[in-house]
Amino acid sequence: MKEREGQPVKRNKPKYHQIIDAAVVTIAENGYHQAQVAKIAKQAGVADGTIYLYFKNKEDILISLFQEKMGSFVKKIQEALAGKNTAAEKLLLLVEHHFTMLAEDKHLAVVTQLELRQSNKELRMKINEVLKHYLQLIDEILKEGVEKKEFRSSLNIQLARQMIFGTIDETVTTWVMNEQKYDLPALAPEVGDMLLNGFSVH
Amino acid sequence: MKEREGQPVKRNKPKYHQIIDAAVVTIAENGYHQAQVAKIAKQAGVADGTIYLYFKNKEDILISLFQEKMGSFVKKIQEALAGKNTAAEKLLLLVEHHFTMLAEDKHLAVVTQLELRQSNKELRMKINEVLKHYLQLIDEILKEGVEKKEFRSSLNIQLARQMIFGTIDETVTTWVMNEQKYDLPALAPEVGDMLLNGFSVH
Amino acid sequence: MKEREGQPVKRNKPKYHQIIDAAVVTIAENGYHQAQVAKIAKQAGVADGTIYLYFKNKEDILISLFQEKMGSFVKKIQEALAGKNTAAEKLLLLVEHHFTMLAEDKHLAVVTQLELRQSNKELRMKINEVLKHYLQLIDEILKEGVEKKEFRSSLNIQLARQMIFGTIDETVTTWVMNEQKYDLPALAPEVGDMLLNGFSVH
Amino acid sequence: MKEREGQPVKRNKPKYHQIIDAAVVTIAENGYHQAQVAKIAKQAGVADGTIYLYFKNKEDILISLFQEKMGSFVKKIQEALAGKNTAAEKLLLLVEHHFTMLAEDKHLAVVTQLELRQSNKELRMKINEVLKHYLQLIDEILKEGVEKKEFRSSLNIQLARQMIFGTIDETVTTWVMNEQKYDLPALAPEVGDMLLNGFSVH
DNA sequence: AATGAATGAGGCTTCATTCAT
DNA sequence: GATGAATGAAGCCTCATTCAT
Repeated sequence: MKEREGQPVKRNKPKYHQIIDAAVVTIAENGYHQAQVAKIAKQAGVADGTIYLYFKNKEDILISLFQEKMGSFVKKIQEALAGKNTAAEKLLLLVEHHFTMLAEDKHLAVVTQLELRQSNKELRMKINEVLKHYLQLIDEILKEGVEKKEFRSSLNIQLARQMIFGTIDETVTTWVMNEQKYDLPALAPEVGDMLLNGFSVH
Repeated sequence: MKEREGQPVKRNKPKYHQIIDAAVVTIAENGYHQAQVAKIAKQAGVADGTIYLYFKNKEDILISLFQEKMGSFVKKIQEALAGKNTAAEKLLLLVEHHFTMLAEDKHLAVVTQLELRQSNKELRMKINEVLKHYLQLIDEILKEGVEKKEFRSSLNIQLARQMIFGTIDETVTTWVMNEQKYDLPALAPEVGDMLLNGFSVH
Repeated sequence: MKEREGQPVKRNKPKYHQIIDAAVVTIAENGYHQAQVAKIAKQAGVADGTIYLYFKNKEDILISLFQEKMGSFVKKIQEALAGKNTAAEKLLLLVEHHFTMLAEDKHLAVVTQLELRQSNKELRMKINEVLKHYLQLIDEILKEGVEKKEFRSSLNIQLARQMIFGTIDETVTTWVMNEQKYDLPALAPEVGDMLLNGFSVH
Repeated sequence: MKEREGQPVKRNKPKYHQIIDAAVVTIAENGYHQAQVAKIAKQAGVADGTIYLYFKNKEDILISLFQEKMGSFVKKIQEALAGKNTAAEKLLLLVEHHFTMLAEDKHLAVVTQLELRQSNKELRMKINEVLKHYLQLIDEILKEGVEKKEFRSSLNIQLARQMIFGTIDETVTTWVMNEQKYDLPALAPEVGDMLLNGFSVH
């Protein structure tokens, strides 16, 4: 990946990840609007000014946070999907992994489902750019399902993707808002099932 | 309905709605964080201080906005559902009305789908209180469908509701983020269909 | 007394005193900075606008309040002094009456000792104008005492007056700040005695 | 002395005193209610925000101002009293120093006698806390005088202290309100004398 | 590379006063 | 005379970012 001019590769240096992880914790524990740069710096164990050696500005921290986390998110799901043959299997696995990964990092769940949504429209647009890779992954599964005639040929891919993502997202958000007090991954089969029924030939 | 003490009934006075409508326009055109009270007042054609004769504070404007709009939203849908017999018909109608009503008020669509979500957690919690009535409406349709054996008896009502709301919400948000350039209500039958398939006996 | 132009005589109308008394209660119960015109109007049982039929502005209420109360204060003391012959007797009586009158109107005590002092310098200057009549009364007693050789001839009248007023004022203020929980008038003889010793021939 | 958490020791840094001194000048020249934080910052030659690196809020500036000034006030008087043997001598010295120190800092005199009294009740209560040390100093002199039989054994310490403080305070205030146009310290012997007579055996 | 003290723009809300009825 | 809805000016404080060390 080409780097923007004047934006040296910092991704390798340990403090880069140190600051991103500090941002996740700080936002999760204090809320988006109470996560000041100074607080993130303190949590990361660096000086305020040091932040700006690794990130252009505060928004850059949040975008990078989302990129890093969502990147490994997509990567892990892609790896898991590798061995599966049917689109149905893949969809079920995607739901399961999505739920499991957020259930395993509750701080991150709070940040992505509740806190980061308080950011302004511009930042959210950029976050959506990152999300596109995930949505494309879903689209591929759907197209495969149609090709293999697992799903009906008339399926509107865009709508189906919105249904999948909307359902997953709403389910996770509800779980987070209920203070994560029930077993989210356990819901995966049922959610996957309802989605698949919606797409199947009938 | 009894009013809280010190909070006189202003709902009938014209300026109450004048200010709420001004808030919708102002937020839609400037964004949540750029919708200062002074701007809303100017848009409403009143003095800054007048706002505070009708609303406790800025947050109160936003909550009231959501209550008023969502209230009439739920009411209209309830009226539309009255003549329908099957849960399937009702669900289709709900999706259709939801899409139509937001398509008819594009300012409101921007405000509810993008801008109001930037509010802080506390305000969003209050907004969720208002949303509950809508979610209960969905639950009732689902329960009726199960009772009438339109939907499978094993249906998890909570999950199904999250699927319906998540799908609708994501679909509208995508439409708004694409600058509302396609026909949202036209998608209703297909969305409704996919949802119904997910719930049907099979 | 001649009235200022455009300032008609309202002193006779009942609402004039009604508003002043409401101001005393409102300030005593809410504090100077929380005694808004609207609150005073409510306490007086009149509309906000009505206040301005009787007073030029808010400051005018407070000055009038002080004038009215201090006026009757001075008058009552003058009456009490009438029958007395020695300056010493008069001074003791003055202290006693001062204490007694404030002990009898605890609202007024709070207002004059604590709340009204928060007013701005300009208002306090005007209040001092009113106070001058009281200070002149003290001066007269002192001069009489010197003339009758009760007090030493070298007495600095101004200083002695400051000592009398400062002592009385500080004593009342301390009593108010201690929530008026001891018997203020009971202290009068001792206070008067200490003052008299300070002035006596020796 | 242990510092409260989150309230680091700023007392040593030069800007702390720079801001306090700027507050004295600003308040003296503009009046309490016209002494905005922005004006104090400008007078101190720092940015508005810098104020908040040294003080919690505006009220904290005023309390600190009073603490610092009154602190050194009490300290200097204590030092001056050290060499004196009789309570009478000490009392005279206290009056003299009180007058002299305020005569030497006319800005401070305006601030303590006129402007700071306009602060709200809460702030005045905190100021009174600081004043207590000064009043205790007076009490000690009075007790010593009683023990050494310089003053009469029946002396009511509290009343005597109120007389001393009330007299001094009123004398200074009158001097300030007369625009400091006569020699305040010159009055000290006479004031001290009158007070002592009030307490003496007779 | 790292620090952290300093900067300064920006907005919600209160409340004395007015004036049409 | 009486009302009370409407007005609009004015200030404290936060916090992302910079830059001298």
